[in-house]
Amino acid sequence: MQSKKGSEGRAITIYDIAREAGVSPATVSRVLTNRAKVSSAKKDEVLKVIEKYNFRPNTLAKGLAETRSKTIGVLMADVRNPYYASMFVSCEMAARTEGYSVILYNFLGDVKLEEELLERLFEQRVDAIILLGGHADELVSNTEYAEAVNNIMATTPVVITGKLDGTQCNTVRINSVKSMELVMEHLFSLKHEKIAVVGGRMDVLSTYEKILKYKQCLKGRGLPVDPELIGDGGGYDFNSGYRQMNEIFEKGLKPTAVIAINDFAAWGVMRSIHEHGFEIPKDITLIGYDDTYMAEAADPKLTSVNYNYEEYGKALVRTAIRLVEGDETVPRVHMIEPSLVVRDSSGMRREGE
Amino acid sequence: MQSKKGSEGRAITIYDIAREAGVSPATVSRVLTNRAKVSSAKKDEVLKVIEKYNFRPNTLAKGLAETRSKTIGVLMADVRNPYYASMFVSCEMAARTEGYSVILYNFLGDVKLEEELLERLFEQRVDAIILLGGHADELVSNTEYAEAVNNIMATTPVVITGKLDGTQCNTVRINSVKSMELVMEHLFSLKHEKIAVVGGRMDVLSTYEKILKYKQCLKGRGLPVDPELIGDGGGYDFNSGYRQMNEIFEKGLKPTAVIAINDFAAWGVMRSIHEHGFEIPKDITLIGYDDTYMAEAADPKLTSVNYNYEEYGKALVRTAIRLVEGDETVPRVHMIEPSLVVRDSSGMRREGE
DNA sequence: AGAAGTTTTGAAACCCCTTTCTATATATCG
DNA sequence: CGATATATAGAAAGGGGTTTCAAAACTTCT
Repeated sequence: MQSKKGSEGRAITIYDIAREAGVSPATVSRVLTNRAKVSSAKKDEVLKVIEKYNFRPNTLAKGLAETRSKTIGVLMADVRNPYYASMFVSCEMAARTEGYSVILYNFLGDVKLEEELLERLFEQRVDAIILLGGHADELVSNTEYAEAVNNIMATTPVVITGKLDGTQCNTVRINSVKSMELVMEHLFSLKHEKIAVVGGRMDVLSTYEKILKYKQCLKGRGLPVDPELIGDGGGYDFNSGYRQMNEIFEKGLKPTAVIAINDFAAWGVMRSIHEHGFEIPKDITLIGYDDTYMAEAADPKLTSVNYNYEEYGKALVRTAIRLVEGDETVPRVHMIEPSLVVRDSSGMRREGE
Repeated sequence: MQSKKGSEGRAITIYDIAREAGVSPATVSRVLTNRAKVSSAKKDEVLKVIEKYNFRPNTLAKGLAETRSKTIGVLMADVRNPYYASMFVSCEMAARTEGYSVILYNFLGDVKLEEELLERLFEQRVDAIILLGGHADELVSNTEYAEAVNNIMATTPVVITGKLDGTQCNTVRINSVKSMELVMEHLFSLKHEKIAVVGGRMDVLSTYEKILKYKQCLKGRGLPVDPELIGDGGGYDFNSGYRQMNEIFEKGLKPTAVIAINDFAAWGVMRSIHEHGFEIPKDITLIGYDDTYMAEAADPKLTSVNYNYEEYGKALVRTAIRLVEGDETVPRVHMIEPSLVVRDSSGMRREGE
């Protein structure tokens, strides 16, 4: 018995249920949505028939009638990146709990595609859009993109993880400043003073904030800021970490601790360190960000900044849904507090270094 | 000018467009769908008005009228697994090209959830369902699950990557037998004879097929099959590879080559090998499967079996869409041919080992 | 020019559910 | 017990497209 095929191959509808239960379609609808009282006699009868045919209301019709699709669109850079994958899974779980499903689009670093897919999600009439990464995480907002988002926001809530100047987007973001503070305090407690930062791009908000705090922390300790120890023009993958760490070594520098902008880059850093004959954490302490499975699986296990993905995804989705429901009290900015997970890649600075 | 907000906040519909263009809604629809001839005069006028209001037809209404949602549901184990993430990205791209969007559900290894989400996708009336991993990849099919799939297939095509006995699911799968043959030939050409297989579970179809072929290849060369060299009761993650490789070493065995069931497990194997003081590929050759970014980023770079994800995803999606469109000529089984990407983890067996 | 055939167009039904508005049935009260 | 208040149920009007069917507008041909 399928809900979609009736006796003549047609789908079963609430009309069929109504007829068989001897009530009106309106009553069936009321039973289904549970939004109005129905006498228990009729209700039982309707439920019996629904059960008999394993009837499920047509999502499309329901969405049309209610002018909402119970669908959230997520636009991200690349779900193959473990950070984004983790974010997605927690968003999906949170959305599912609330009765929403999630459409996922990856723009794969293609700026043109990013805008196109945003437009597409909008046209598809998802109830809300969540932007992970991309333009909405950049330090200097792209005006054109911001305008596109503004247009969309007239009808569809947009939630981001960074900032987008010129828009009133709600944002759920990580306290990057705090995250760097945690890392620096940790390193200072291990007596490190010559600390490199590797990977990332300064035009990305979170990276910018981290680097700023990194410098502040050094200055706060009366330590010098060596620009040579700050990797430049990198990215967030293995090669960025690998290449930039190599460059630092090639300059003849040898930090006692390295902060990688994420676990992926840390992996590259790790390789560079090994190739240069050093050991972690004996010679160099290494810290990552994002606390993906890579941190746990690295050799040695990597100290990393954790964001509590479950909480993060839930906050994003909850914010989106509350906006869909017209809740005016949603805070414009929701900060996720990071924590530091100390593992084997952290070590005390050795004497005389 | 947004398509959703009219002058009174109401959404613009084809009726509005029709009125302003001086034609009937039917004509607007014809222009929009391009499924029937419209005189170029009227067509131009309609397009002009559409352009003016940046009108986009309501997806829900369209779907309802056409009784299809232009949405494909993908159910997978866990998108945080790079293999699945790669599969998803290629499916998403292929679907997008065809005008479909993709709803993604992860069941995270939870059998109960897997069935629940399958049901949910069905009830949501996605046009087709693609199952990646899970029950549909198992050697011995779960009868209950197969029955659920059968019910669904009465109205919604289901495409899988393994097999599901008792159903007529179309399948797009990797030629696992061939993939093992490639690996074994490669290892034989490097003079290896003492070859271990690590990770994976024998109740998974592809793993089963690989192990079978592994044994066949050894026998074909007149080499002994040592059950101690076949990891048992493992999985597909870092720890499975790590633990099983440790066990092999603990038994006092020392293979000259190791085949890991996937790159993730290979990573664990790599760590175990290093911890036991051996070098790759000098002492031990290591081969992975799936050719994820891990293979490229590993140290040393990992030889791995590649599946051409783009082709794979495209085949899955194309199959699904052709079934949706009622194409009877879709082959029931579509094999994806693997290739071996040789990298630095492959080395010649040393003399006397 | 008029008959016959071919296109193009519009009216209306349909896809399937929700919801408002009204009518009926029941409960409450003086 | 009749009058008013309250529950419950149904009819019908959306929600916004597509499509069938029949009428209207052109072509073509004799």
